Amino acid sequence: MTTRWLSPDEQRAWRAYIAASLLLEDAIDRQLQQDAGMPHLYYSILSVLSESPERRLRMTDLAERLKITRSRLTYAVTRLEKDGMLRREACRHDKRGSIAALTDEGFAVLERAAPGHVETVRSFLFDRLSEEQVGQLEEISAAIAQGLQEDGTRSAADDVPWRRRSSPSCS
Amino acid sequence: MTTRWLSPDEQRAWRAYIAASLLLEDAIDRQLQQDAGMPHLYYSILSVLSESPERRLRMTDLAERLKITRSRLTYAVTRLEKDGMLRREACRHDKRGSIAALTDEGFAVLERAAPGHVETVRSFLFDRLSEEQVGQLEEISAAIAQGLQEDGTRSAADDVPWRRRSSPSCS
DNA sequence: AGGGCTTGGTTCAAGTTTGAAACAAACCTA
DNA sequence: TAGGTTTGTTTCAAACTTGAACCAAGCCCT
Repeated sequence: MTTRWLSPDEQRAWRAYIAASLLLEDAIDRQLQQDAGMPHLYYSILSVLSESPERRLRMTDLAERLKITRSRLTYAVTRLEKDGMLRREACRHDKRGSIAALTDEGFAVLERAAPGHVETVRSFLFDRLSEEQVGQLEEISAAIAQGLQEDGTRSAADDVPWRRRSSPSCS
Repeated sequence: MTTRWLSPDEQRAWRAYIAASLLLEDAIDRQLQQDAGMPHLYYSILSVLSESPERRLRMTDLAERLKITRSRLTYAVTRLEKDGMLRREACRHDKRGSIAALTDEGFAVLERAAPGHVETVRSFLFDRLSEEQVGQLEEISAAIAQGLQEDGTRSAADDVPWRRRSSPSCS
């Protein structure tokens, strides 16, 4: 089977998407680094914790929610703990487990940074989209995420075709 | 002015978007690392070069197209040059300039990796979206990117409001 | 109970990214 | 045309990410 290259429409969409996601993450990282002294992911960790029962969550659950690897989370949590934003606690029922618990200080930092963060997200994202587009964005994102999560079994592409042609495009 | 928090719809869209973009970039990075021995950004560098006149581009232009910092590009290009994927050349007209030129080997690597890459993008993204959604994705992305590029002047948010409330949400 | 497999988490080295600082060439402008 | 500013690129240290390897602790299974 010969490769189905991207159509011009798909090309454009793909490139626009890549550019937008790079720019957006950059902008948000910069804003949070400025105002909260931490990158977006770290802020998200605090945010997820703040909404969890008792403001605490097991490492694995946290990683799962944030869609990041456990090792990445370990590093981040270590830094955040060092900064006093959260505390690690032992898990009573499962001695292997480790629980990240938001401290009052962490919560306070979150509270202080939240308005600025929301404002940024708004001005760079939602202010630019119609209500309709917000819905579309959610659906599109959900569709993508769903395909990439299929029970964790990294299935897919068991049948990648190999061919060549003159100018490989698609960045 | 009191903070305009995200509506439930916006919340969901935002979170879905974050999750999707993380998962997608991860999947693509893994695929390219596997099949081409380099992360997505590095592949994109080669790809952009391959489509440029004479398969060469000045560093600044390359950085501009890829929406990354010059310093990030310098690092990447250094690695790619070490691997023989491209060569740095002096710029005749402007002695400050440095030009990245795709080598034949680089082009060959690109050619070999392209089908697998396209297949991945297709299976994780376009196969999951309707034709309509592809169009929507492009428009949404373009709108976002546009707002973040306004002539390079990192304007925006000169009027961030500061307030607090009970549970700061929005990851 | 005694393996052996799985799960939860961390560790480590290698690779990458960031942002500020350093340099050098080009471009004014008085 | 000397001196100051801007532009193009690299450098450097610190922070972050990756993936494989490791260590326990739980979970079977006999």
